Amino acid sequence: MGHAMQDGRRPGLGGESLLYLTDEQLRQGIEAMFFAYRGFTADPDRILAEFTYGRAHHRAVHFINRAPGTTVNNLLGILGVTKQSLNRVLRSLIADGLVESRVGQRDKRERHLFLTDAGQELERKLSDAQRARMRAAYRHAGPEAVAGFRLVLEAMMDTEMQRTYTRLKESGL
Amino acid sequence: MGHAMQDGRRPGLGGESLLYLTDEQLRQGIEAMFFAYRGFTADPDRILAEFTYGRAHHRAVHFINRAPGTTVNNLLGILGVTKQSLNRVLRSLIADGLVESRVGQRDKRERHLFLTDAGQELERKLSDAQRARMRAAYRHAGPEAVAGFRLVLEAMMDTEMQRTYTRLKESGL
DNA sequence: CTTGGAATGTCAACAAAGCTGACATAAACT
DNA sequence: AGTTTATGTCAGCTTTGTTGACATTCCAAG
Repeated sequence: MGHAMQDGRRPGLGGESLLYLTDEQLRQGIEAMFFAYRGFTADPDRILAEFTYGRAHHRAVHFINRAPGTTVNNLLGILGVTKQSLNRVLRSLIADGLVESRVGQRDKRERHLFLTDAGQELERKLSDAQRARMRAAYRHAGPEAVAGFRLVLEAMMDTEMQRTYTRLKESGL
Repeated sequence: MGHAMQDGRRPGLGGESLLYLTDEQLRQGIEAMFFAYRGFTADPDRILAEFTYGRAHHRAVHFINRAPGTTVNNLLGILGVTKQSLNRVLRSLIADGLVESRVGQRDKRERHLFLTDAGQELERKLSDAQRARMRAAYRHAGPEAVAGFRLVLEAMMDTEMQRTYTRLKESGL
């Protein structure tokens, strides 16, 4: 959004503007997304394997770090899984002392989630690895490519996820 | 890697080309990738649910369509799973008459995989849905953004996946 | 030609992480 | 009060990843 309309659809190089919607181009985008997501998760996966944790744990730890004190229900909205599925992951993280669950004061049905020091350490390890790859990709592609990357990703989300994403993004300032 | 409040670059608006490597920007990219991938798979997932199939079946069908006659072993290299895992998926697709497995003539250990008519119909259904979303995102973001999107994704892949991706991409012309 | 090793694929059993259903507890609403 | 709604937990099933054991086929060395 920040990147207002400098111009309409200016073709990049050599008439790209005419063929970027062919099925072939779209299929390449689909496959790029598939292979890139593998790279995106590869480094954290390696770290998690040492702990007998999986991606589900990573996601939980990431968003608890992002929004400390969040409730289970709130986290469900972000992660898009069932509460039963999340519960299993949280139970093991709590048992291992990475996450703390505090009963709500205002509403005792709620559990507020926090990372312990050990949890923060794991989170930093995971996000350092993931950011390193993202940084390398960004550097390699350059700032304009990054802006385009973000634009396309945002347009690919469901509208509800767009709102969740934007809310998180703006809370981080 | 700390998050230093260091740099004179202010987060937020303006001067995007200077701050694209801050931890905050990288984290936004990570979250964008997470939420976008959910959107990316959402439409096929809905279709697959009608068939009691999952994403594993989608991936197999996609790449068999992309490279008809491919062997199981070749497919493994593309999908990045174990042969045992792929085998289960193939078995059900073959049992349901969506995939045909022919013993190799030159090498009888190999099985060459093809989509049946029913398999092609499912593939088209799935890829139509996925392309529609990709097309909408591309249209919304514009051709320059698409070029950037592709650049960043390619830089995010492991080098081996890059080669696989490129080989597939060029075979499609 | 035979034989031993490498390559290919299948079968079995297990683990991670999604799902639905049933349920306990706390809050909210008549 | 008592019913309904919201939140979270426990139990069991499914998909899809994993490793291990094995059958078949090919190929190359003896």
